[in-house]
Amino acid sequence: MKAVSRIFRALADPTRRQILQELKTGEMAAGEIASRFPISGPSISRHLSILKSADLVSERREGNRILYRLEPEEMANAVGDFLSAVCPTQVLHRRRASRSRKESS
Amino acid sequence: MKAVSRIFRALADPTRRQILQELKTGEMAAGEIASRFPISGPSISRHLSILKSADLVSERREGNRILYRLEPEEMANAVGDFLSAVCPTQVLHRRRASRSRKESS
DNA sequence: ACGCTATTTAGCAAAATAGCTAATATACAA
DNA sequence: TTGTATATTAGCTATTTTGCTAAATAGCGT
Repeated sequence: MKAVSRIFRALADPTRRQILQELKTGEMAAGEIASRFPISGPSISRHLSILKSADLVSERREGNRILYRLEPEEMANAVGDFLSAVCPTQVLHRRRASRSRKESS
Repeated sequence: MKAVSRIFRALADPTRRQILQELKTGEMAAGEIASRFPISGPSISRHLSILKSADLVSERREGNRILYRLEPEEMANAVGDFLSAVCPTQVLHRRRASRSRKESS
């Protein structure tokens, strides 16, 4: 599956979008993320793995816990590319470290 | 269902994203859109209705045919809002005709 | 009215999604 | 080693999504 598709599918779920917003302020452990939602730990874990395989977050273990961190680059590139491809006049996409970027569909 | 959720779900499907790209150049009849995809007319019609209920496209009848048109405002607002909420440093969101805008999750 | 074109709606089957609980790993402390 | 805390993986169910074909709707010309 293509990167852009993985990203847009990952963003299709409201819980996952909210997780990204929570991570905006910095790293957070899986458990702490889970505690902020009315759904079970395993379900959140699944959401995190979907976000991770879309490269929207990264994880690192610290002792007992696994800390998740937002990775805004991929999202900004993929979504921004699509947005400026479809409606270039509405959005200014700030390109950065422009290494070979893929198609937007 | 909230507007943002409808929009992100609409964008989750690669065929629908491609339809939006096709419409970038201007209005197009349902049949002509369908002819550009390897899937059946009724399926495309369904995709169009999903895009329409997300306000990403509008339709108008002209005689026999129904012409679809891209409506970039809603998409730019919703997606742009979310993007600049989650990773403000990566994207510049050009706001326009800023009428009461909703939450981004 | 009839036929023709363009498009949508209905109804169905297969696949994907999201939730749950139970079971399994991993790290650390006693 | 045993226990405890933190997370993930497995297995299941219910719902949603996406595709199809067949049937219905809408406009237009004859």
